Amino acid sequence: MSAGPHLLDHAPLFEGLEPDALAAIERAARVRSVDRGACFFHQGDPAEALHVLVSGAVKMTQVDAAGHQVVPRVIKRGDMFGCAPVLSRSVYPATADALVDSYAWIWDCATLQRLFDAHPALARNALRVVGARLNELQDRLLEVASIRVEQRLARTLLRLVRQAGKRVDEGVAIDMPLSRQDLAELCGTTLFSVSRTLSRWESEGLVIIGRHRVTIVDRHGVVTIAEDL
Amino acid sequence: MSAGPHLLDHAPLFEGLEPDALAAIERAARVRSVDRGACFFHQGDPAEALHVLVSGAVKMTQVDAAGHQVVPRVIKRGDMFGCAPVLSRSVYPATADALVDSYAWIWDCATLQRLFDAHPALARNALRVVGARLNELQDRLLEVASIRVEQRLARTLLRLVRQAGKRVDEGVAIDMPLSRQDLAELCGTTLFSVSRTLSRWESEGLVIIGRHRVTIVDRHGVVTIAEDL
DNA sequence: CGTGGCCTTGAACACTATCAACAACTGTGG
DNA sequence: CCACAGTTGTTGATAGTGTTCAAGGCCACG
Repeated sequence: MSAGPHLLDHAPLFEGLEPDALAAIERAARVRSVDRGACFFHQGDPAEALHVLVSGAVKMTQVDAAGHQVVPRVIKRGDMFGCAPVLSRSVYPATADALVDSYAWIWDCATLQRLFDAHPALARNALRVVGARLNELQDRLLEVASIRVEQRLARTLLRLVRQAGKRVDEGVAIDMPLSRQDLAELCGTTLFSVSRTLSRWESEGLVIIGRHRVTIVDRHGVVTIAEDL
Repeated sequence: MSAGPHLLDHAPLFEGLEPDALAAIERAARVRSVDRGACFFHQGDPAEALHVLVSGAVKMTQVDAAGHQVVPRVIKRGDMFGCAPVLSRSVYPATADALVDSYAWIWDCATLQRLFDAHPALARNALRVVGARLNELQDRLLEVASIRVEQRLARTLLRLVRQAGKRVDEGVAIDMPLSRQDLAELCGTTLFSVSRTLSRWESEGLVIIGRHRVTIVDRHGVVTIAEDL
């Protein structure tokens, strides 16, 4: 669980910076740890800091006036979250709940401002990162708007595996305790549909399911569904 | 249809810049006009320039491998589009079709680079702009994932009116020739559902519909539907 | 005018949400 | 170690929403 400059260097925001810049950035970081079930910040809180997850897992959730929820994304080691300060936004647009005990580096607004001024390359990186996120969101919009639940769920699982896959004996497990409800909110459907679909897939030998746990056994089979082949 | 510095000053990317900076930016712009039905660029084309629409109307569309389409947004006078170069993306993620004869200012990558270097405030603006776009997309994701077609359509119309509303005798018209199909792709449904819903609303006196045209008569009524009151 | 594109409407059907009841598991405290 | 409460997950029945397909009308433009 080393959290040296390697982690920072791999965080896209800090990619390709000079070693001394990275060192300065690391020195400027503060740390914050949050127990399972607690949260780093709530939707609507004033945006105070940029976060990079060092260990653990975090679920972002967004809720509308009527109480409907979505999970725009989940966060693993090395991922940035709480980017609002970088984007000059005054409040966090989503809530960040720790799925397991988690530990993050954070930089408050003032510090961030200073770093941006001192290292102009940061701004370029920030734009790249945000651009990527934008693309990701556009893809999900296209997905939710135009394909069926089963296919969406398959794609969601593949995304999760890519992001947080862990090799185990039976295949690749998603190394994050996600409930059926969480999965449903990740792919824009109900927990019932998720439960049903996963049960069927398990009986077909595509996956193994457990409480807060999904393991992909036949990845190719899941890809076939995701791509509608 | 003056297109002086005022337009640039109102484009969020150039907001708050010094007058001489604005003048330099304007001098660096090239122009491009595109006839109705033609397009500025296609999804997948190499990202060559940032655009700001000076006159006309543009529809962005994104298509997936299976041919499903969505319209992430429409563009009116003063709006930026084709931001890919700003985000260091190599290709445009969507197609920009002119709904009517349109005219835009454009800045190619090299020029943009030069402007960014010369005017550091541009980078901050760019991040703000992209942050806003990100929020907008997250909202739409929440919307598509969790609310019904009728309500989505109401919200879509209200958004369009806010962006491109034109006062007319009967109410507020959407000043842009959008087909039922376009509307469907804007709110993630089918042209049939849009047609049906609009017909019903017309019979209830909420809107007046025409070919490529929607006029909101009872805005409050539409808001009622949009907010599910 | 005639042709093609756009729009409307009806009917059937597929999908998925909703609801209810229950089963399985986790963690807690006796 | 067991009992219990609370949470999480499963499954069936049902109904509603929205898509799909087909047929026809309307409008704009050449």
